[in-house]
Amino acid sequence: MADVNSLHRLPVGASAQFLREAEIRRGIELLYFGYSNMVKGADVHLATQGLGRAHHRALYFIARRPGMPIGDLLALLNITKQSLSRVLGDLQERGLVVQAVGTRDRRQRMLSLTPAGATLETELFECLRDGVTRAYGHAGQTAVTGFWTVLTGLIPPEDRPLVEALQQPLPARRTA
Amino acid sequence: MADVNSLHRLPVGASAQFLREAEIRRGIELLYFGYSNMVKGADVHLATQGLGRAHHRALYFIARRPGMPIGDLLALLNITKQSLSRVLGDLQERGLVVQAVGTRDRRQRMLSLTPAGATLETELFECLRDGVTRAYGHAGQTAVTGFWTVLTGLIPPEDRPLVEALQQPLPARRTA
DNA sequence: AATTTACGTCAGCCATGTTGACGCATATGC
DNA sequence: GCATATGCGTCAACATGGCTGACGTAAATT
Repeated sequence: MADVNSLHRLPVGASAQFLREAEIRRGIELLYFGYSNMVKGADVHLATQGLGRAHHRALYFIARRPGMPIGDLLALLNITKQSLSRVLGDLQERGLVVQAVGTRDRRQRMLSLTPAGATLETELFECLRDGVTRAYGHAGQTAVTGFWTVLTGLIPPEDRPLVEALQQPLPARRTA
Repeated sequence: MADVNSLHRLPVGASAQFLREAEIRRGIELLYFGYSNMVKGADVHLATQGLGRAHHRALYFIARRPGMPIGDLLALLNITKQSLSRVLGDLQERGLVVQAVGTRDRRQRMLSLTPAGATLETELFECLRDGVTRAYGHAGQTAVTGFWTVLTGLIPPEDRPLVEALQQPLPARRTA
């Protein structure tokens, strides 16, 4: 390989290759640092409650799809049921999450947040929200759309329905 | 709060609020799933070598900034020196990384990859690259730029120089 | 000469993932 | 109706990769 500083001496193909590598590394790095920084604030808040990031993930998805059965949550988190059971046990002990027997299928356990759980989830969401809102605001709508497009492209097509299902509107609920 | 299904009945402010929350949750979720999927392939390859994600991160940054001292790597990884020392120990045992006494400051330990380390890092990079290349390709250049912009916005301004320094061209090296 | 800095190291702990095995209640298919 | 499959719970053991605290040593700085 030629000197990295002598791009003008590289054949066109190699130059394009080099630029592509730089752009890919940039994406990898920004994704890593962006994700790390996004969750940093939530981690601090979680620590004050004696909880960790794993608890947050469960809390987050249960908030997002109340009534979700265990199996669906396992599919989203992509961990073993043994790992999840420890996390859910902690959350139930603390009165943040409750289970109900499934209506359609009585083997299922439908998960939902208690009011205390919903409160904590909201606080944690706000930790993430502040950073994301700032980033969206400075970047503008076009950039945000591109951000979504690239990230969606990183998800294998067969897994996309799972993620997109999270964005469907929830069935009507009454909170008043 | 009104029924989520009846947006037309919401006051304008509440509607905008709701849309903003949906967009933020979408970003959070895509960032989580996008990152998870990006590193999935590399994790498999690492496992065949008896290494983990932590080893990959060290390897990655050393490849990116050869000659980087320990302290700089610590700042990038944001972990304790005790954690890093376990990881670096593994990598040195396996002959993937070497240290050299600093030239300007003899207290520093400059890290670099051995040829075997560089080979492994290249293989791991290719695992990530395939997914990122596909995502970039389907999304297009405008989307990629937006992707970078939003992610950069997630990084606190005071930390950005650290990340941007990674993207500076390397000092000339001879590999021929 | 005193202090600070960059790094190494020992020891123990915690969070969160893993595998494997087994049990029970319910749903489903023949 | 009975066999089988599915959804979930649980016990036990282990791996990875973080953490804190304490202490040491060489080299740079003041």
